[in-house]
Amino acid sequence: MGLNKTKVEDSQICAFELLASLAGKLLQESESSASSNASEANDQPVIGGGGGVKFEQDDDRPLRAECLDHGSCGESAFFTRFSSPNNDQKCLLNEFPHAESNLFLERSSMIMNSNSSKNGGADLKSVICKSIPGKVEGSSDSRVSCDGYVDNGLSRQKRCDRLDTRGLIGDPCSSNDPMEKCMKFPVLINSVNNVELPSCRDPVTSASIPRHRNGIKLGIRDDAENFTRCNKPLTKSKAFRPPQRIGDRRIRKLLTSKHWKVGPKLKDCEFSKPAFLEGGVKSHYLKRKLCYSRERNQRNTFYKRRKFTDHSVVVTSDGGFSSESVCNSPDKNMTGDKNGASIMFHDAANGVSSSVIGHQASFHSKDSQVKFSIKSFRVPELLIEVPETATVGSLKRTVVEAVSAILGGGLRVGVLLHGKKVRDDNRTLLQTGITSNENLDALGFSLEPNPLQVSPPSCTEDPPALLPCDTSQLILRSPTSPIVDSGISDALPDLPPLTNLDTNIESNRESASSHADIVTDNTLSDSRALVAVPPVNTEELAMVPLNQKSKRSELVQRRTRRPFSVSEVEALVHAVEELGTGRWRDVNLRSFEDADHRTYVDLKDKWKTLVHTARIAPQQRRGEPVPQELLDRVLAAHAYWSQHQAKQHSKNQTAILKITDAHAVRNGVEDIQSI
DNA sequence: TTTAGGG
DNA sequence: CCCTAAA
Repeated sequence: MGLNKTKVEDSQICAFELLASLAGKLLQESESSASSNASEANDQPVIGGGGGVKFEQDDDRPLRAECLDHGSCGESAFFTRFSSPNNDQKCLLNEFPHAESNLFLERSSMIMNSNSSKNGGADLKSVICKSIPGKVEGSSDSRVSCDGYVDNGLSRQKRCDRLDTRGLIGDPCSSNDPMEKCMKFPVLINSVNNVELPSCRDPVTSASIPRHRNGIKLGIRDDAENFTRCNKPLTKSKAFRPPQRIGDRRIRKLLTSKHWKVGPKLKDCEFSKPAFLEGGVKSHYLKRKLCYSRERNQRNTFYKRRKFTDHSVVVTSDGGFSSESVCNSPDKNMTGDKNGASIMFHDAANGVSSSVIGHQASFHSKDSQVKFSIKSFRVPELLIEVPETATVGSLKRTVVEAVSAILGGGLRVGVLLHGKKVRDDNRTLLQTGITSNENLDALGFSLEPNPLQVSPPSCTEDPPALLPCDTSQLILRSPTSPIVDSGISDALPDLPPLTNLDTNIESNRESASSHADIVTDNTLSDSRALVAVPPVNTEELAMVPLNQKSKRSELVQRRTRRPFSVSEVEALVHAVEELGTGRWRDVNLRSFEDADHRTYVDLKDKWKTLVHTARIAPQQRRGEPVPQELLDRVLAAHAYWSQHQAKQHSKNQTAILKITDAHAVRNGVEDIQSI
């Protein structure tokens, strides 16, 4: 598990930026020769093991040695090596259109194969993993070099030597294959801070070797926090915890289920329904559970885990550039070398898809016209293989082609308001609420793979459309363990079932679980398998308005919204009728065990909204209309349980009468209203 | 971890 | 949906 997870993470590390960055570097070198390197090196603050900031300039060796020994961050000869003519270069640009991201994270990694030397980066393979969790501003980035090199570019870099890695992660790094090490390396990531100088975010180092970060002033704390939060599952000590915890929970669930399934231990208050509910579907539930509970347990385990890992996913996912952030920090982007990576990316993107990238973002509201310009769109990460003989020109061309391939119809634009995707294309801007300047601040756009072109529409209403590799002509595959990551830690939303094994599950239940599990299993069994395309979810590369960033958007991605279907509402109402309010966990267990994305809190919230919905005029209601009949039941049950605490529940005639009364009353009211 | 509420 | 105080 641990390994797989780690690998997954790794795969995510690879990204577009690195390539861009590389390209940029190469260009730079070709253009300004040696000067660039020197200046850059000078400009880049290096965080040394000594606890201070060091500036490595001339000699790469010292730095390297130090980095290896202390796992410190440093900037060094990465590029030098990189540019070495003898190196066989392979740049992998991977596309991970992960979720919407309020986080603008960029990751990239570069893998170079060197046929010639055996040293350092020249070893068989040098893997450089870079993670640039940057916002538009590129405020932060971090990179980790698995084999001891790091990179990077423009900002701070972090190197992790094997020792550190191993110590923290365990043995995974024992492998001699740099690639493997890299893959096993925990992903780091992070977040977004407004730090100007990117700090080293190497999870390992940051988390366990604080001293390396002594020189960092800004965002350290945030980083640490983010790291902790996002990568919990990755740390050695905690790596296995999630599963475990989940497992426990599952077990508990299972036991509970068994109790009332198998065991006659049905307490009145526990599972028997109120007398007035006689004829319910209880038996149905029992039956179903008996039949599928076990299977589900297994399958759901992954689900749970994934759920648990959502944060990681978010962290590692790619985001888009928010027009707002771009606007606010144009200078930053253009000025700092530290943001080189980001800049490079921009450049590359511009070169590739200037059509999508605008320049000035100005929102003006005039008359009834809403005007806005899109500053830029973020291009999904791509995985590209470049021959060792490739020239800079060819590299650029390749990138352009790759991007073009995607932009040429492979993407669609999404509109986001307040960070939420506006799905109804038929609504007018006015109706949507995009009318004033204020609103424009909350407006965002996203580029997302076009599901129609990329993959078959999912049966789920959820966004998770996968982005098949075939979207573009690019070779899309993860460096080593392609799908693992997306399957396990990535998929934000449930992935559309590739195969629906859960045919037994009621239609009203989310049926997405099967897919994920399958993927996961495959991945686990053979991480090397080349999957068609990682279940990259189609979750668009969201471009969230800058305002959003100030909130929590940068830390954790909000769960994808999943409106309750009528059938779910029905199940909820029914369960509450039987169990009462205040026992949401039981409700969840009983009626939503299959829907792992519905937590008891969700159910509680839904009930709250249902009650509210039932009380307002039908015209005021939004979303998928809930049958009045259900709403009436909601009110009835609500009224009933309000008077009778779930604990006190007793199925007696009185209760029945009361509920009936409430129901009747409600109906009367409704009738009057409708008239 | 759950429950209960506010946001 | 998220976040949290309490339990």
